[in-house]
Amino acid sequence: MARALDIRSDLPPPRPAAELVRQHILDEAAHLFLTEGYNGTTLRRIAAAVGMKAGSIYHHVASKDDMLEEILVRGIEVMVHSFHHAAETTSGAGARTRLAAHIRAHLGSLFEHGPYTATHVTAFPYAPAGVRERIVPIRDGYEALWTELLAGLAAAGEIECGPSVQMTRLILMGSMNSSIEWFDPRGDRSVDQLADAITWQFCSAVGAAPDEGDTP
Amino acid sequence: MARALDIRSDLPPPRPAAELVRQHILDEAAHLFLTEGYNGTTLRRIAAAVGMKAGSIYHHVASKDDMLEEILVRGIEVMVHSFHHAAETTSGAGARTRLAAHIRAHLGSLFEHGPYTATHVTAFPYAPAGVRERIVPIRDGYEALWTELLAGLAAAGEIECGPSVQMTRLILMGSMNSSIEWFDPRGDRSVDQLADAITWQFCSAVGAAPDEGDTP
DNA sequence: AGATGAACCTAACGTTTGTTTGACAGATGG
DNA sequence: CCATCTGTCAAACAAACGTTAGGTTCATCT
Repeated sequence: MARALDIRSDLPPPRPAAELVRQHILDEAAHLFLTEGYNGTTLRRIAAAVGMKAGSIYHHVASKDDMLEEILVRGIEVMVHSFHHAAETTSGAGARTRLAAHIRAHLGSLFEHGPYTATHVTAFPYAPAGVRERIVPIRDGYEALWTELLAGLAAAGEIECGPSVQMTRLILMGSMNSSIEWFDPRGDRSVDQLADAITWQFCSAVGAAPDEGDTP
Repeated sequence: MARALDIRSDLPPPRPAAELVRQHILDEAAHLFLTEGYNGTTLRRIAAAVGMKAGSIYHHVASKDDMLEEILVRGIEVMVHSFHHAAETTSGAGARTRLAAHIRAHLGSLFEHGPYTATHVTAFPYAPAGVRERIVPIRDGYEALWTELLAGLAAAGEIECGPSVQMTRLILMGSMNSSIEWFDPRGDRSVDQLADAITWQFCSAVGAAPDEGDTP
C-alpha cells in the first residue's frame, strides 16, 4: 500500500536537469526525423547528436516510437495554441484579416517553434501504424478548428469556397504544409512574406475587397 | 575486344517476357514506395507482392536504389509528357484555360498514370543521397517548364503573381502535390473537380475575368 | 564515511536489412 | 541429344537495426 499523508509527495517532480536532457533528446530526434525521415533515422544517429551512446537514450525515453509520438503530440499542441492566439487577436476583424492571421499562425508553428510541428507534417504519413492511430484523433481536433473557421467565413459570405469546405481546407493546408519542403525562413524571404503570398493566392477570390476596418 | 561485324547484335534486345516481369516488379515497388515509404519498404515485401523470393529480384534489377531511381525517372517522364500535351492542346487559348489545362495534366500524372509520378512526390525527399543527386537535374527540367509557363502568363499580364514567380510556382505545385495525401480519385470527387477547385483557388486572382475565347 | 540512485558507458542480444551464392528445373538451339 | 541459357529458389552473408543487461562513475543524502 502506498503511504499516504506524507509531507512531501511520494513521486517527486522530475529533476529539472533530467527534463532538460530529455528535451534535448527530443529536439535532436525531431530534427533528424524531419530531415531524414522516421525510418531513415537510427537511434545511434540520435544518440550521437546528443552526445550519448544508443543505449543511454533509454534512460530518458521508453522507445523510438514513444519519441515520435511525443514529438507529434507537442507539434499539434503548438499548432492549436497558435490557432487560438490568432483567433483571439483578430476576433472582431474582417474575413481576410482573420484568415491571414491564421495562415500566418500556422506557418509560424511550422517555422518558428522548433522542429516539432514540421516533423508532424513530414513524419506522420509513414509513422508506425500504432503511433498513427493514437495521433489521428488529436490531429482531427486541429483540423476541425480550420473547418469551423472556413465554414464560418463561407456561411457569412465573406469568402467563397469551392464545391466543399473540406476540399478548400485540404488544398489550403496542403499549400501551407508543403512549404516546409522548399521554404527556408533564414533565406531571402521571410515567413511574413510567405504568409502574404499564400493568403493572396488563396483569398484573392474573396468577393469583398481587402478590408482593414473591423466589423463589430 | 568486342567482336564486330556480327550479323546479329551482340546485345540481343531484351525478351518481351523478361521486360514484362521487370515492369511488374517496378509497378509493385512503386506502389509500396508510395504507401509505405522507401525506407519502410523491404525487398522481401516487394518480392512477395510480385510472387517471388527476395533473391530472384536481382535477376531483373541491379539494386533497390536502382529501382527507385528508374521509378523516379519514369515519373518525371510522365509529367513532362502530360505538360507538353496540355501545352499543345491549349496553345492559342487564354491564360486561365491554359493554366487550368496544365493543372489538370499534372493532377492526371499523379492519379491516372500509375504510381510512378506519385511515388516521385512522396519518396523523393527521403531518397538516398546518391539517387537524389542524379534525379535533381531531371526534376529541374520539369520545374523549369512550369516557371516558364507562369512567367510567360505573368509577363503578358494575364495572371498576377506575388512577389516572385518562383514562390508562386512552389505554392501552386505544393497544393497540387500534397493532394496525394488526402485525395482519392475513386472517391466521391473526380480528378476534374479537384483540378477545378485548385484552379479556382489559384487563379481567381486573375485580373482578367474567366475567359473562354481564344486570343490569337 | 557509507549508502543511494541517477546518468552514462560498453557489450551483446535477437532480428531484419540488402545482397550474394550455388544448385536445380525448364526452355532453347545447334 | 547434348549444351547452353534463364529464371527461380533456398540458404547464407555481413552489416545494421532497436533494444536489453550489467558495470562504472559521481554527486547527493543520511
